[in-house]
This record gives sequence, structure tokens and C-alpha cells, in this order.
Amino acid sequence: MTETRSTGSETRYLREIITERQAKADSLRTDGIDPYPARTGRTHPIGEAIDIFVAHELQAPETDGPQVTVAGRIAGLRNMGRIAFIDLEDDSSQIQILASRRALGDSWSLLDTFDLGDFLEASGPLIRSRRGEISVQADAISMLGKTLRPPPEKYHGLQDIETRYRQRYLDLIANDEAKQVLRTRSRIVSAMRRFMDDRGFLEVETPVLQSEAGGAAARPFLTHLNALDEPRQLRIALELHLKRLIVGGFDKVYEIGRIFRNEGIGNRWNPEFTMLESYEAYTDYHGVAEMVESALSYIATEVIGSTKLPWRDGEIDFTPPFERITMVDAVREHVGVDFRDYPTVEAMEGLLRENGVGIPPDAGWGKLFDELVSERVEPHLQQPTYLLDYPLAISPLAKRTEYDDTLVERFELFVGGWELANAYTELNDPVDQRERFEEQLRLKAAGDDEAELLDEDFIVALEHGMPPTGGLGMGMDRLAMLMTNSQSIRDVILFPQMRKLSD
RNA sequence: GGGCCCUUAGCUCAGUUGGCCAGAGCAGCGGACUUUUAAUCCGAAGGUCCUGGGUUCGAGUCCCAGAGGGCCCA
Repeated sequence: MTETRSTGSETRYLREIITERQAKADSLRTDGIDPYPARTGRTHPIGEAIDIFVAHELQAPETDGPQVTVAGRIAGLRNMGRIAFIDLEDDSSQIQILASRRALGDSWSLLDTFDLGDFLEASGPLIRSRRGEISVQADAISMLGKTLRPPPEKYHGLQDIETRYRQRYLDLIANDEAKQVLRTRSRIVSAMRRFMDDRGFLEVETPVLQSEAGGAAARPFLTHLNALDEPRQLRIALELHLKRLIVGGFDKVYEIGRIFRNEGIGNRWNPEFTMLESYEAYTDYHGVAEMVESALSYIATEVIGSTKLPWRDGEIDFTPPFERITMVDAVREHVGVDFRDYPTVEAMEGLLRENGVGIPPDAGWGKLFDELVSERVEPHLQQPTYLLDYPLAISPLAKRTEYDDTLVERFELFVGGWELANAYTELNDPVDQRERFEEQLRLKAAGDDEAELLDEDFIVALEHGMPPTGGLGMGMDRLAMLMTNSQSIRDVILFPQMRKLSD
């Protein structure tokens, strides 16, 4: 009937398996049965059917429960000749179908067309089998969707890491833990959204396609907008547009959106990832810090059920308040000096050398400092810790502190030694902002390809006036990793970037 | 970018110092079986050993190059 298309990479044996399954679909068609019907008579998700039967048993033990029709994928099939047990699985749960030749009559022969992985529907009373398993004693059974390829082996699951990422659906079918982690990620994001909404924040959407991607230090992806015949870049941050909205009079805005950075791929880096950014007028970075600890403890409680979460061999405690330490004190503690005594590139290079930290080529003061902190300070910050008051040199969008004009009101939140969030008291002085951008342009000219571009339109917005504002950025993928105890970002991204396979 | 490791049947894995026709379990196929749940029992199948070169009488195994993936480092 229908020829199965071959990709050429299949072995003859796999094609045989596919052909056998196709023949089963064809034999159903010959009998006038559509192996891919459009509708089902399902009365309940499996989880609900089980709940109903458990409630029924409390009322009337040892009796059959109500009639139901359930539908799902065949996860197990034990055929004993005149009776068969089928494990049927949907997203809510799993239930056993007890199919007997006597009860099914002619449609018993349908079992010959069923394979592991097929979708089917079964109707009958809910019962408990002799071995105590809640089951549907089928008086009718039908095909809902014939599967042509065999599922992964059931006992060990799908182990091959590459296949798990490239064919995520197989990972989800075969490995319940994987499904659980990705479900939890989704709940984390929705809990975050609920938290922000409840605080009165307005969720907005800003452009992914931008003339010049700004708001962060990163290489952008390049593309082209045909209708206008102009180049475009994929956004690397949400910041500059969200602040325009603060200028426009939305006092609390946030966006949870995909951003794109054309950089490395690794355990904690995927080229596209999900970022929360929020901006709140009439607060500062201390207000943001309070909000972040509230948000994280709320999400942990809502999604995991505790603010103490397992992490590697220990646990992370998201109970507020989090530790707070200034950058000056943290460097003093872990490196033993006041970094403000090393204001030049040469001095900072010397400090790195003394501490055995490798010196990246063509690095300005900021990059050197960042390297030092990454190597010698951040790994110590395992429990949630705010690192406060960063050097102005690496913070072109944040307002200066009142006590030292080489420092800015900025914190990063570290958890498990990783940067999880970044927040500022936002710079709202347009003249200062222009000077900061000009400094970035000088760095760029000097060879720093991650320096920011000058966004004239953004400066014009600031010139129209922005209230004092606290802003936040948080990586949702890293948050999902921390809360699901995942050591690879690929485990919390449904479809991580992979190299294209050559044909 | 550098180093180390992995790739054998649809899936999970063995495969000795280089030596008969490359094995097992699950799944599939044929058969038995009316309460199984990793069902059991019998039987017959199933391979681009990641790809391409090389060494050798002989390569899944050793060497070189390449592909994909993983881990660590920068």
C-alpha cells in the first residue's frame, strides 16, 4: 500500500521492522479500520480514572468500578494466549488494560496488530486484577495511532546521550526522569511569571530583531531583513528596550524571552537561552535584591516544595535573606588585597600573575578583573550570595555608588559558584550614559570585540527622563539547572543546539 | 582552540595478546500459554563493528586521517 520512505541510513533489518509494522496498519485498513482515526471516545485521562477507582473502592470495596474509556501509548504488552495485559501510558499516569479473548470476542484479533509504542483506546469497567493491579477490564479496544518504528528498550531506557538530545521525544518516552526535569523547568518559568504578575509587573514583548544588539557584552547572530533590505542582529539582552518602557511610564515591566549569543557551547552555555529581565521604577538594587530572594524562595516552595534543594553532594538553601558581601570585601577575603589599589592594566596584570590566574590576550582592565573574580572569588560562593558594588569599568549601564565614584550600584547573585542574576540601580543620567558608551567605543577600537555599541536612540530616550529604577536579569536555564540538580544545560533545554549531521 | 575518552543489531551492552562464521539480553518474527507486570518457555532470524586509508597471512581489536558525541582545560 504505502511505501515507507527510506533515509538510506537504515539497515535492512530496521526497514524489515518498519515494513512489518506498516503491514499491520495495512491489514487494519483491509478490515475497514482506520489505523489513524481522528477522534477518540476517551472519558478520562488515566490519572483521573485511577483516582475515580480509588475513591470507588473506599465506598464499595471488592466491586467493579465505573465504566471508563482510556487512551494512551502501549508501554508494555504481555500476551498469554487467551488473555493479555497491556500497560497504557498517557501524560498523567499509567494503567493496566486487561484484555481477554472471552470479553473481546472478534476484536481479540486486533491484538495481533498492536506493537509497543502504538496508541490505543480501551473501554470497560475499572477493576483490580488478581495480583492487585488497578486495571480496565476491556470490553472494547481500538487502535488510535500505529507506530512504525520500535521504541527504545524499556528496562535500561535510552542511554545514548547524543540520541537523547537529537531525538528528545525518544528521551521523553523512555526516560521518566528527563520528562520530570523538563516539566519542572516549565513550572519554574510559570511560577516566575506568576510571581512577577502578582507583584504588579506588566509582561511585555520587545524586538528580537535589532539594528544593533546591545545591553550586554556578547557577539550577536547576524541576519537580514529583506522587506527593508537592512541587516539585523538577534538580541543579546532585553535591557535597552525595557528601559525605554520605563521612560514611557510603565513603572514595572518584565520580559521572559529568548536571547542569542554567538559564543561557545558547553555545560552551562547554549547559544540561545531564556532570560528574565525586569525593571521597576522608584526602587534601587537593594529593592531588586529583596525581590529576587522572595522570587526564588517562592518558586522553590511552589515547584519543589522546599527552599532547601539537593545540589550535587549537598544542598542549596534558598531561604531569605541571602548572604551579602561587597566586591571589595570579597576580593579582600579571597585574594587579600583591595582591588582599587590596582587601577591600571599593568597593576591588574601583576595581581593576576601573583595569584596564578592566566592572562587573556588583549585584555583591558575590566576583562582582567573579571578573570580574577571568576577564578578566585566566584567558586567560593556556593550558597546564594549577593556580590555587591562592581567596578564602573565593567558596568556601563549602572549608576555610581555614593561612596566611591569608581564603583556602581550593581549586584550579581551567585549560587553553586555560578552567576544566576545581575542587577543594577539603573543609570538614568543621559550625559553620563553617553560618556560610558563612548568609553566602550574606545575599548572596541582598542580591540575588545565584546564592548558595547553606542545606542543613540536609547540615549535620546534617557534625555526624555527616566525615573530612579532598579533592573534585573536572571538566566532561567541556570535557575532550572540549580532547581533540578542538573549538571548540564542540555538537560533543561528541550532541543539544545547540536552540530548538523552530514548526509 | 588544546588534552583525554566514547561510537559494535531498533535499544542496552559483551567481545581476551590481532586468529574459526562477531555474541548476549530486550524489542521484532514463528509457536505454546486465561492473572501478568523487566511475564515465562521453545524455535528461527537480525551487523556499513562511525567513515576512509594503512600495517599484517589475518583487523571490531594495532597505526594515520576524518565525522559525531562526552568530559576537562583556555
